[in-house]
Amino acid sequence: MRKKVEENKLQKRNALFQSSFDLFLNHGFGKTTISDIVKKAGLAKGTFYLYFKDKYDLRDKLITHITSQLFEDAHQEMIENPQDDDFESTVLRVCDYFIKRFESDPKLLRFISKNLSWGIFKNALSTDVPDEDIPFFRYYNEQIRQFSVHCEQPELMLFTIIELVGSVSYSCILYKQPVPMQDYLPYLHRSIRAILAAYTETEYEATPQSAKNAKEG
Amino acid sequence: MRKKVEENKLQKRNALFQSSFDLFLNHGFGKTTISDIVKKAGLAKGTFYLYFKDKYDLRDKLITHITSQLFEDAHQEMIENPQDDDFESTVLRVCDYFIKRFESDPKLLRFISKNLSWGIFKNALSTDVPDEDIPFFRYYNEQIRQFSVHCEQPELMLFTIIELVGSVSYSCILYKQPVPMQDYLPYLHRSIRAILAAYTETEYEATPQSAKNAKEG
Amino acid sequence: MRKKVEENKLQKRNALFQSSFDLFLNHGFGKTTISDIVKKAGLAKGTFYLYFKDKYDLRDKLITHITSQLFEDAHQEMIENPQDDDFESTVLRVCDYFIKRFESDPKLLRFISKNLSWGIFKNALSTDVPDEDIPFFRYYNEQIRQFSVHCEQPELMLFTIIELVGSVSYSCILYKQPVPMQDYLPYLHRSIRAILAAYTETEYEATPQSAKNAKEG
Amino acid sequence: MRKKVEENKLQKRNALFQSSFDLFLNHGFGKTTISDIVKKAGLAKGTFYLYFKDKYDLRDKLITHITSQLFEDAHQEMIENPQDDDFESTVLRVCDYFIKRFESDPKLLRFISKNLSWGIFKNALSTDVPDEDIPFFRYYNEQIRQFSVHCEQPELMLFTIIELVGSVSYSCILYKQPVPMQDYLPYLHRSIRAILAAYTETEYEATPQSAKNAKEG
DNA sequence: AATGAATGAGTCTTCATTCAT
DNA sequence: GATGAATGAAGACTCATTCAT
Repeated sequence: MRKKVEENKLQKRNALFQSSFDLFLNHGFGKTTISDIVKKAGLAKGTFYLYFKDKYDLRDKLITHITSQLFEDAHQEMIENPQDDDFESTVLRVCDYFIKRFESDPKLLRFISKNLSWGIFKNALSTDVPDEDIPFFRYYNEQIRQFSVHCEQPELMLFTIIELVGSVSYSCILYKQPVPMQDYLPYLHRSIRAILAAYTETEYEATPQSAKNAKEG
Repeated sequence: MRKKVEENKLQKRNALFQSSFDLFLNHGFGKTTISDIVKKAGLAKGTFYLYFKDKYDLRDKLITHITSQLFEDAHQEMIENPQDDDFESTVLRVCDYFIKRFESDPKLLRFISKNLSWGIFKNALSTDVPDEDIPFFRYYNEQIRQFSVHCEQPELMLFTIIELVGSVSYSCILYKQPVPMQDYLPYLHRSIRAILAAYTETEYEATPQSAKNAKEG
Repeated sequence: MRKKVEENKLQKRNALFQSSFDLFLNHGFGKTTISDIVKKAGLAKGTFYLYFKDKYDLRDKLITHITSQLFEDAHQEMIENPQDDDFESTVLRVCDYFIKRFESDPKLLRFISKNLSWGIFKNALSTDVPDEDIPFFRYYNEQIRQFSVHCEQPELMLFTIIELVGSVSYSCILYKQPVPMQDYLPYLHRSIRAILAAYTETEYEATPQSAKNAKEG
Repeated sequence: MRKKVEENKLQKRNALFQSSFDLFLNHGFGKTTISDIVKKAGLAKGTFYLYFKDKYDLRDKLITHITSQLFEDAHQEMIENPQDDDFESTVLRVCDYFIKRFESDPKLLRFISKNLSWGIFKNALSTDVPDEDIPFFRYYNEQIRQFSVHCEQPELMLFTIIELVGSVSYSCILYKQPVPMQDYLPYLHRSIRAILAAYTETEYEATPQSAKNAKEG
């Protein structure tokens, strides 16, 4: 009996996630009211406050939810189509998967926008879940190992690529600036390859001058 | 007499820009009211509507204003310290300038955030001002020429680098994720150099497969 | 023209006072909403907040307003009917005036209730207005002088009597406990006379034992 | 078994009394919610309604509870320290006891405030309990008898004194107006003595004029 | 008897916008 | 052009009360 109640609660929480997601995407966060959310979810106003502190709380939890969903989708995509024979191809295919998703759902892109950011994403998850429990990261690390990629900072490499992909997608997909994504894609691939190469060059050493430049600007 | 009136108007407009800038930075756009803005500017509420349609109109114009200011500052910095002897150094120095500004003013970073995006930026300016009139771009193109850089898509190259810098700054400076900016900087420099190299490799050809991957995902 | 605006504002403020007074009396403070108040005053909801911070602010200002009104009414009553030939009669007549008002308007009594308290009353007025500017007190002091009353602590004497009258009125008028006011009145008069006598006995000295009792209880 | 259930119920009722008392004192009646009360009492929300009709019902029963407790405490104090040799001293000592309690617990004073009023107090008790069952009153009447006090209206005398003490305590202790209680105390004692004398003067007659004044005011 | 999730009417409060002066 | 009082729609949030378990 107790179990039924818990199930019921989870169901309501998910209904709120679902309805707010739709509304945020279609009308934006600012123009979505709690009234709208609960109405769409088929719940009473007060019920909202049993599950979330306020709209901001809901949003933050939703971003985490959606973002990890997206990464998991990418992960699934990869294991369902294990067609690659080198690391570079794998990385490019993941990037292309993100771009495909963004192109088919520009609202999603706008919503998670700069929230595809490592900051929010890792921050949000890190409290509850160790990295190893996020399948996408486990998968990434496995690929590194499997293909014997020599990389001192695999996380920074991934971070760099993801930030680049997210950021240029925003501009090229939503605003077609400076060019539409399809036109930009070959150049993006080229940049990604260059970044991969840069992080896996064995002879690399941090150049002290770089840091100096930044400080003395 | 006519002139005095015009000056007066400009002064009010700037007062509104200034006060809203401060308020947006410190309290965020959503929490800043028109009341706040006019009070800080020392004007009456009704006056606001003589200069801007609404808060959104003000914001859009302000972003343009601030962003071009930032680019101009970078430009000034460059011509005042013409110390570089190659193109790569020049580009890195510009990037470092942006990062320095962001580090000394994280609120500014948060505000323009993904507005350092080409989309908003170029879009906003393009209506009034042709590229050639933006000194920063003129400077950039001059540098390309001066250092005889072979690059088929100089604008895409710049776009790529700026998006990367803006995006990783957001994460590394505001959230120190995955690492603080000072730790990330050497790797960022490496990535930028790699991108520069990728765009200036003469033998490059767009790989049709890349586009294919993205489409078939 | 400017004057007209000010008049208009005062009018609105008074309308809010009036309507809230009626509603507080008839439905109680807790059950009166701001909606009710502005509706009765014929104003818009937002207008309320131009004049008062919230319902509590309105109440505090209203209590001061009403209480001083009541004292002024008593004062007027006295000067319009200057029939007394000694101080005691004057004091009793003032007390009787308060009681008459309370009996004819029990809601008023309940509202100012223990707010006829010196604390709230003096506190509220003292910031803006020195004692001498409250006609009732000036009148009281004049009577003291005129009838050559020998009293070291005229203010404490007045305080004692007013507290007693307010407090017993509450019980005898609103609850008819322990007896209705008309039955209690002769005894109240007797007590008041006794207090007057106690404060004007010239031979009096503070008894150290009294304070000792209270401390050692 | 039946007994255990009854004990359990009493325990819950008392828990609700205790937690609501604390909350009313510290946050006021209006700002205390039923949620707060049950949480502090460690009970479920629905349980509240098994014991009280609503918050008002709880408050009324609590006031009675607290007030009679206070009187009983005074009573205990008196019989534990039977040091007085006349009636006046006994009365003053009771008053001083109340004041001492109020000074050590101003929140208590504020809470029962004008609820030390005969109205609420007698009213509340009278339904269930005849006067004779309230030990304090029995004690009072015994003292009257024991010291052979000649007083036609001992209850009105007590009422008068208690109202005066409660009312001036409110002002002098909570607001230190017009003077702090310690400064006022000698004068309060003087007034109480005067009232005692007024009620026990054998030659007294009600003055018909007094009532007349009040009516014709 | 006890629970606590759910409800939704009810309130406060904000703020963009208007318009008479 | 400039003002700022007034508006009232809109939205966030609370909380007493119910009721299925």
